[in-house]
Amino acid sequence: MSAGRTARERVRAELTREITDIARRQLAVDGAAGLSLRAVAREMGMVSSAIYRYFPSRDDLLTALIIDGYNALGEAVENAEAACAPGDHTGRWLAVCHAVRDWALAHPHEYALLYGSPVPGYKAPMDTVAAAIRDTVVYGRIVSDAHRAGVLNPPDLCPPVPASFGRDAERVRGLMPGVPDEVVARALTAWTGLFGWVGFELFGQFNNTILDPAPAFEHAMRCHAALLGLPA
Amino acid sequence: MSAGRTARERVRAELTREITDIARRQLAVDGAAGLSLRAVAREMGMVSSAIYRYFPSRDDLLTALIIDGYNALGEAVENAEAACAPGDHTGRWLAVCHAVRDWALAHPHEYALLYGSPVPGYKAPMDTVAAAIRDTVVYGRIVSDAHRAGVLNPPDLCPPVPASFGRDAERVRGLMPGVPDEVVARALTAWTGLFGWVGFELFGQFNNTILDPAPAFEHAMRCHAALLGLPA
DNA sequence: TTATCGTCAAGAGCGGTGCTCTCGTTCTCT
DNA sequence: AGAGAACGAGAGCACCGCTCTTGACGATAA
Repeated sequence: MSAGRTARERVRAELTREITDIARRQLAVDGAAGLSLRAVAREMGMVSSAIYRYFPSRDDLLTALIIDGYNALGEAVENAEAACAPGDHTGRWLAVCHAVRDWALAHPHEYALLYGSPVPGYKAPMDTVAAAIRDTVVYGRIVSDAHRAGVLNPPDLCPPVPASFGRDAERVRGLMPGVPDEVVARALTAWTGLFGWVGFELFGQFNNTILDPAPAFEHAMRCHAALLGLPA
Repeated sequence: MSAGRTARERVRAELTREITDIARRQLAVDGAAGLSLRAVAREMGMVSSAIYRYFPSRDDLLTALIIDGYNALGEAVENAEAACAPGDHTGRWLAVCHAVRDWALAHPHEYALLYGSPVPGYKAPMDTVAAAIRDTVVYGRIVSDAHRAGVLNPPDLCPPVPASFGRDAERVRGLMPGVPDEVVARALTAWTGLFGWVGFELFGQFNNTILDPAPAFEHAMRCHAALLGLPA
């Protein structure tokens, strides 16, 4: 961000960027487990120990990549949603769904890093949280907007939410203000359904049964929208 | 399975079992990436190279663990479903959901191995498929039974399934015979919704917002059942 | 201008990994 | 009884993350 006052600071920022770029490329090829500081250094024409001047450990480099990934996904979601008519809540939801799926398909290893199995022994630092919820913030705004506009009519299908859900719903409401518990519960269902589908598709869980996933995905997301109460 | 005719075959089967047992214990502690052939050998009082007499590579050992995991999960699901009244299709679905979630919470690293990010460079051999779909077979039978019993009434909420979905639906119908395309589509939505929720919960995606996930999970799975058309 | 102090790349080295090869031994089958 | 397969042990290769030391360079203060 900062322009870098001294020459030393500028070259340091430049090298840091180069490291993360190469690391991201390695990540895309070999996955998280294949990320090697030595290989990054080799590709930069450096000695491996020099990398540690910029990232104190492999996990710190991984953290940087994770934050970058969350931000890239969040930005893709934000852009997709911003291109929709504000009143078209269903369209905004579908845009978010497609943005998530498209980004995941374009960056499978990075998506796996964000939403797949956590890297063993890796504890996500607090810095990641802000970036991690960018997509969720967009989603919460859509639900909240639809509710406020009065177009959210959840069909009378689900059982009443358990009373014990109230405290959790209150926390989720931080992202979708004003929404009643019933809608919060269904919003969670739809959100996990989106990432569940993408995970299945990306991680090969469909096992060659779904060969044309795009239309099936679209349909599934429209089902979730309907259950949530968004207009068709 | 085979009793092992010669002494050598018996000790070989015994040692193979001991290797997978120790490996599974390491997996539970450190995750897939922490699984080390050398550590297994050390714990067995063997030399690392001896392990290769039993598993030609680390990936083969991992495959054995994956198959075991699929079978353990599949068995848990089968047992849970078998304990239900055959006519209680909704109860059978909920039993499957809880069995999956409970098993996942009890064996997080193994679940991550099955449904998390695929291990980079690891290509699941064909042997895994039979074990991998045990839970799905149970699920398909529930949907098929409910449809055949005439109790499946999908609410008129979702858009019509796209025509292009027909070929994929036909393949899925191998697991749920006789079920129309509309139901197949919703069955996929519910199934991915189940694993999406479990993944979110297990991999920390809820980020300390859902502190009491059990009732919320139950509610979400009932919503999926309703969208699928199962009776309340 | 000079001296100092912090930053840097380089190199050696530690303990770990998966995996391969060779070597004697031991068991099994003919 | 002998051939041959299976076995455990050991050395070794190339790689990994990470640490420590060394010597050079550049920014800054006297």
